[in-house]
Amino acid sequence: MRFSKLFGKTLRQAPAEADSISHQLLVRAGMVDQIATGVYSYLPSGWRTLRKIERIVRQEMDRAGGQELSMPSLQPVELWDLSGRHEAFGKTLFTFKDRKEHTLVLGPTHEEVVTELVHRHLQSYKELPLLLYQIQNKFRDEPRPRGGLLRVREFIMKDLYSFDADLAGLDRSYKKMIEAYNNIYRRCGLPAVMVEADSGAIGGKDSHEFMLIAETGEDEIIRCHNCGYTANAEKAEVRKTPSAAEEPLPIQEISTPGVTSIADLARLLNMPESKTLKAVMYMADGNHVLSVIRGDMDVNEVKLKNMLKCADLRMATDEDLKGTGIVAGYASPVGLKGVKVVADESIMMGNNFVAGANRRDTHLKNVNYPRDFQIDIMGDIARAKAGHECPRCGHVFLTSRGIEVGHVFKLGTFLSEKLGAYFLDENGEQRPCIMGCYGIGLGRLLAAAVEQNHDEKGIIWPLPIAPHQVYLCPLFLDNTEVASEVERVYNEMVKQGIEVLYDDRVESAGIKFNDADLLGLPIRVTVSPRTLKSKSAEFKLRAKGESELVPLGEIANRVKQEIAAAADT
RNA sequence: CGGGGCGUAGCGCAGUCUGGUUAGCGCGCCACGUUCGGGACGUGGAGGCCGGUGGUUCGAAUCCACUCGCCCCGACCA
Repeated sequence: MRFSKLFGKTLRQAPAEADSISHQLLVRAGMVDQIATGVYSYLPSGWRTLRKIERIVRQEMDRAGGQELSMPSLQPVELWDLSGRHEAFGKTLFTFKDRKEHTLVLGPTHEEVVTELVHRHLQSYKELPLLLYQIQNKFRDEPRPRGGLLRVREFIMKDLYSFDADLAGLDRSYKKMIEAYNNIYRRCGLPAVMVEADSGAIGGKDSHEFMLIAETGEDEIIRCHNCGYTANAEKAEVRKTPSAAEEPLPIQEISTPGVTSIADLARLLNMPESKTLKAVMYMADGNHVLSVIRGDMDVNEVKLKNMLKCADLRMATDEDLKGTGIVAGYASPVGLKGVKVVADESIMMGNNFVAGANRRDTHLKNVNYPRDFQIDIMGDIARAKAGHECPRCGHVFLTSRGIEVGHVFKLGTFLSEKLGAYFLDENGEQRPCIMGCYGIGLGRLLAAAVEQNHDEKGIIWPLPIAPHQVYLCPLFLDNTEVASEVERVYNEMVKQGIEVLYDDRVESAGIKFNDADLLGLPIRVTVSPRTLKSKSAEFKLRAKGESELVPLGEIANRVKQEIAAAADT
């Protein structure tokens, strides 16, 4: 490819609306273009990278026994009513009416369609396990697209759906996919960390996410470096250590003017935060719910939501608090009536707590459960943090940030039952398929790759997914010797099947080198009067500082050697 | 949906508060010339419905109303 003919120019400055680093660099490198909020075109070099990722994904899906198919993006809304997910998805679902006033959905995912498909075509257990996948555009009217390609409304996704006869089969399919996913990320040069994840209200038992570690990631990952336990902070278990037990003392009011936070309270009373109780009011599907947890921990809203089995959960506003008897900053379950109370187990690990008094500027000392207040539900609603102890081995947790680049679920049978994906087993009995689903957002993976692999000059592509492998960079192209030698090198590389971007512009060294760094192609080969003095070209890796001179006759082989080395990892 | 910000040339911006010739600047683009191993320079050019609609006014990029779009924070994101 000749640079002068490549559609998609490099930009010195990123558009003002590009905020995330990957968005800025992908736009500046001429790889993507935004047409509306969360809607992007892939320009030729961006599309090349996307297709390289896609190819690796496809190969691994096929290798794991997947069969590729294509399913419609236009889906009848009835399918979504049947599965019950029309409501669950809510406004995220793009819907519209056709000319006959019939409502259609732009598919945000294809579980419904694939289950319907299986319903019609699957008959016997002998056809199981069945692994079907597609690589297609999906549509979600996200409340807030953001971060360039990281969260968009139209995106290319690989989704595989597994159908098994029994739970053991599902486990096998699930394991196979995890293996395939690890292969994919490794082959892309983007090693991802698998973490335990929340499966959401509709998910089944197990769920794992694959995270690309990056400073800018929006997910927090909990890691134990001792036993290897890793989980999304939303999901992570927490070991709660009991504080020393004391004789319960009589409850006592104390004056705490202006003290509305746990930190201030602990400081004022000169006691650890674990001696306090934290109470936070939420609205769950419109109903008041008071959460109570020991003061040294925070409420994990995902866990709380799962426990309440509610569709909508948000923190209560001052308006919501009116008439409940709760006073913001001094909230407490003590003496509270008519409000559902959910508590974390940690409130049983300790006693003589300081809690709010539901009165301004007042707290209560020596509050003990269950002596002083009652609760409706007890469970784990704590959010894991760095410094907490690992529930498996007791080692101290570390945290890092990551970008979710894959998600696998064990779905179970709720969809196959609703949509009728049954089969006949050995005994002639009708049973629902046990399903799993396994997704990778290709565009997000591409963006995450940039988010993770860049420097102040530009992108640093891992070789397997770089749009081109080589940036061929002649200097002083108006010099006839340079022109003829570089042309020869270019033709030789093309002949050898090397993917080379040939910068055939008559531009200064600075411009070319800066564009080379911005585009981030893994190998840069420079030909100039200087290198030609020793009948050589300069060979340099984007990821490394040093360069070497390689004789012109050997440069193509040197490049091939490098490519082969990257393919082995 | 709540809060904040922004729409002027392909990109980055000034001009708007305080209305008044032909709407500017840098980068990029085109032509010619001199340079050039880390974003050189000269000369000459092309490029604008000042997001849209309606109003106020002798006169609107500028004031008012409505509207559309984009970005950020939050809510949300099976």
